[in-house]
Amino acid sequence: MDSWELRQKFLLYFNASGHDVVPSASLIPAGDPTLLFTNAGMVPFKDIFLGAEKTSRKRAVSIQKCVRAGGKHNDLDRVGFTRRHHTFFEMMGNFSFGDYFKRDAISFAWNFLTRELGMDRRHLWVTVYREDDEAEHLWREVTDILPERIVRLGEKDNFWQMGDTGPCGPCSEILVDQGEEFSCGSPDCKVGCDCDRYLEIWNLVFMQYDRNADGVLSPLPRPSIDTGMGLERLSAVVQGKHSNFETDLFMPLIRTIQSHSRVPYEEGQGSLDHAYRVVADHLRSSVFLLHEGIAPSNEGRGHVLRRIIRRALLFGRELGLPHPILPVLAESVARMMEKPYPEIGTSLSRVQDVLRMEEGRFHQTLESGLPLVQEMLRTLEKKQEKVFPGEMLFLLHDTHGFPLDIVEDAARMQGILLDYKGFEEKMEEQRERGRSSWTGKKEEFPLSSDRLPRAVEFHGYEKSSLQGDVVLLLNGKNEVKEVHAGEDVLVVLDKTVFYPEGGGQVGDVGDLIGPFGYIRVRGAKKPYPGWIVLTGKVVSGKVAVGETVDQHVDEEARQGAERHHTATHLLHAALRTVLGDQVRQAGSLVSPDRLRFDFTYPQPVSPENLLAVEALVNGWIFRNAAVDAREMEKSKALDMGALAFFDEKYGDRVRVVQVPGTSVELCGGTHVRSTGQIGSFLILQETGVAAGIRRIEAISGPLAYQKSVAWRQELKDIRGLLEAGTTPLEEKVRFILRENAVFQKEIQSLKARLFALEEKHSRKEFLEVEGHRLVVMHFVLDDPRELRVRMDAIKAGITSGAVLLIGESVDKLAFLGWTSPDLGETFPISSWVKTLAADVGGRGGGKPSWAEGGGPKPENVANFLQSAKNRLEEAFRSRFHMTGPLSGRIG
RNA sequence: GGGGGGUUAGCUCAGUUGGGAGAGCGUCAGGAUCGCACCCUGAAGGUCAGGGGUUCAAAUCCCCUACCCUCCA
Repeated sequence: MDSWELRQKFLLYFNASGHDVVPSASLIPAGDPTLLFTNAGMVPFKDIFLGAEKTSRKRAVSIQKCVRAGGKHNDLDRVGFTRRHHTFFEMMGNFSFGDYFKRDAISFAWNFLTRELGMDRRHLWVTVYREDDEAEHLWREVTDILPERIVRLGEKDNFWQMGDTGPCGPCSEILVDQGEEFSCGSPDCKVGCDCDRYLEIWNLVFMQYDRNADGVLSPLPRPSIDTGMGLERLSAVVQGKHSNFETDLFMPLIRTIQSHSRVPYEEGQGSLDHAYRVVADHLRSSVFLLHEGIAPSNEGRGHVLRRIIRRALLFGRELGLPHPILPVLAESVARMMEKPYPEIGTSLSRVQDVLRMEEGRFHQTLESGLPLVQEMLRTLEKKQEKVFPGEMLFLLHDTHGFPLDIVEDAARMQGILLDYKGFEEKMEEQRERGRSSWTGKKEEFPLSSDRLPRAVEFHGYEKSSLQGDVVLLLNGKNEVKEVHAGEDVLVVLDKTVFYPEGGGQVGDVGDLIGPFGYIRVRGAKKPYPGWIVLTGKVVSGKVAVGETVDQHVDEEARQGAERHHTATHLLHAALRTVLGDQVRQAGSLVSPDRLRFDFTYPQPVSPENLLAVEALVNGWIFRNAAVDAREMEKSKALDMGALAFFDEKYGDRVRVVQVPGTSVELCGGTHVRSTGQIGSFLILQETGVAAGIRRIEAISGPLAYQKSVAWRQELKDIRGLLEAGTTPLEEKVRFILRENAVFQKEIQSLKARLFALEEKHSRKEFLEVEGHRLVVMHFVLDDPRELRVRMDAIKAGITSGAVLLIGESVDKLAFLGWTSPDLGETFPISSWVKTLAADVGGRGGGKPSWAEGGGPKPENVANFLQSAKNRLEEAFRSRFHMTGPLSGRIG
């Protein structure tokens, strides 16, 4: 019986007994931030069980796709090494919401297994909770189970709870005895043993209590049923397979992998079969997670996904899988799962794209990190040590982004443990660095939040000038009644038009004019909800608590900020249009003179896409749509599809800023009235700010215009300098560069030829002893590198001997010495270069047969040169045991 | 915002206490072959990311900048 048939039978069976067939919910739990992924069949019904969601539905049946990886129940590193662990699995379950209870749950389950699937009751066992007499009684009453097959177990195995508080209750599990050959062989092997003989296949949870914060259980008014049976397990049992991986849910995929591998799959017996299981399992979860729109990243769900993908690749390497392989395997997964999940086929090509990218990226990471790991392991082996140093772990993680579980996998094979403690210490240092660099900039507000009698009214959305009464004054950190000229102050008014820093938008600047003094406002903040505090400096006179002041926001600055804020929304929308919905805001700065927008995206944005984004934003600006900003119910805003990515605590009423047809976002900032006011939008640069996060900086309005004027002027100036006339500038520059390169080369080769020629025709003095030649020469030159070229020319004519060249420039002498290979040991020129350089107060060195040196020019150069020559010749002669002068000339 | 690492020929990368810029692949030419692949010989191809400093001498050491990777906040 294949898995498709099992699915059908299960759904039909329960549907026939009044259960609604509910399609599998998303792997991303809706509205549940505590949960990384849907990891059990009941997750989509959690709110119903908790009583938070009302439903008229009484019974449901589902086959829920689940992912278990990361978070508390992390089996990731076991997957592949067992027959049963998966990161992705499907949970079949029937549910009763205050409808039927234990009796029906037991009889439904029993009948499905024995009648629908035809299982032999002699192979079935059940466990019940130690104190649950009722359950045991019902098993005896409503089923024909052999009574001695009912086993009682404790809380660990048979009591279920969702959390520390809330619904909970005993459960009852159905097990299949697979027979002796599945046993671990231990004499204690019985129900409850971890081995595969007694395989748990179905867990029936009887939700009957509510646990309060003190741990006290009280009966639920409407007890419920939640059951779960893994499709993979059931398939293995029904198909008589030893392992879930041998079933039709995996085998086609494993066969695909095998067709690309050098190592055969041996049905659980091969030494690399675990790698097959890892790759197959991880591919399934990757395809489904990617389908949900999760992208590989460095945090949260994306991080788990990245680890899964990368682990698959690592084990793929063991199998010698080619690269890129994931897109191919993803297709195989899609083909297998299309029948129950048709939507998987439609997203396949996008999923393949992401996989291909991630695979390439991982290969780079591996190639830089693996040699380091292997070298470390070799060193440890040599030293007979069994602990992988934490410092090295940190280096791998911090610098190379190398996944540590991969290090662990590699180390395990040598019986080496990882020093996680040392690693954590390094990590903590790193965090401390991050924190200290940050907290230095965060200023504490000196007053407590209850010092303000009532919330400051904000009128900045409608106007830019207003009168207000001074409620609080601070001079530095002290609360005062009065402030005076020259003081830096904090001011709180009863109502204000100054926008306080928030949502990325910087605070307004402007002026406060009181009856006796004048304050220049540099910014505004909200240290606590309801507060708006102006920071500034008293320019003249004095200002006191209780006075009424005229407030004027600097309108030019404000308008600049508004242009950039609306432009930010348009940019966000454009990025999502061009790059896809995976783009999420990750930070934003809106100031009068620029905007900075950080967003999630795994790679640099291509120049073409950047142009497209810029064009799109400008198009929206030219269309001059009215910007609509208004308050509304939060739920209504979310229904409109408003983007709300910041974790700010939005109240029930939220402000929604909308550019019709383009962008809807929750936003407390100030905006232009219509997009046309932005004028124009210019991206200045796109950079990376962290792994998976890109940053765009841009300007708008008059600034964009001024920038383009400046660029034009710059181009014009360059054109003038280059005398480009009407030639395209790029062409002209290329021409000049090319010409320059040709000149350089020409000069070089001309010099070489010139020196060769000089060499040939010069009356070069040399000393020859026993067929060995010594040449000492002196040149005036402006580039010491010239000596090398001359050396090439001179040494070309010498088969055995030594050459010392002395170059004289304005204030320095340079030495270059060479000895033919046969004399390298006998007459090491390096010692001469060293000596002579030292004589003029410099230094030198190199290899015996090639040395360079130099130093300041001595006062009497001619004398120095002559004496150097004499000394060298003397040494050369005595070295080769000759006395008479045998110097000659080539003329 | 704060760390760590990287940038060398068209591509992939070596380059040891600072001392003549390299390899493989690719390109081009010649050879060999009926022809192709392979093979043999040779050549072209480099502001060692950019700038500054230290030094007699910097791809190499130090500082700054740009870009890329990565971690922390």
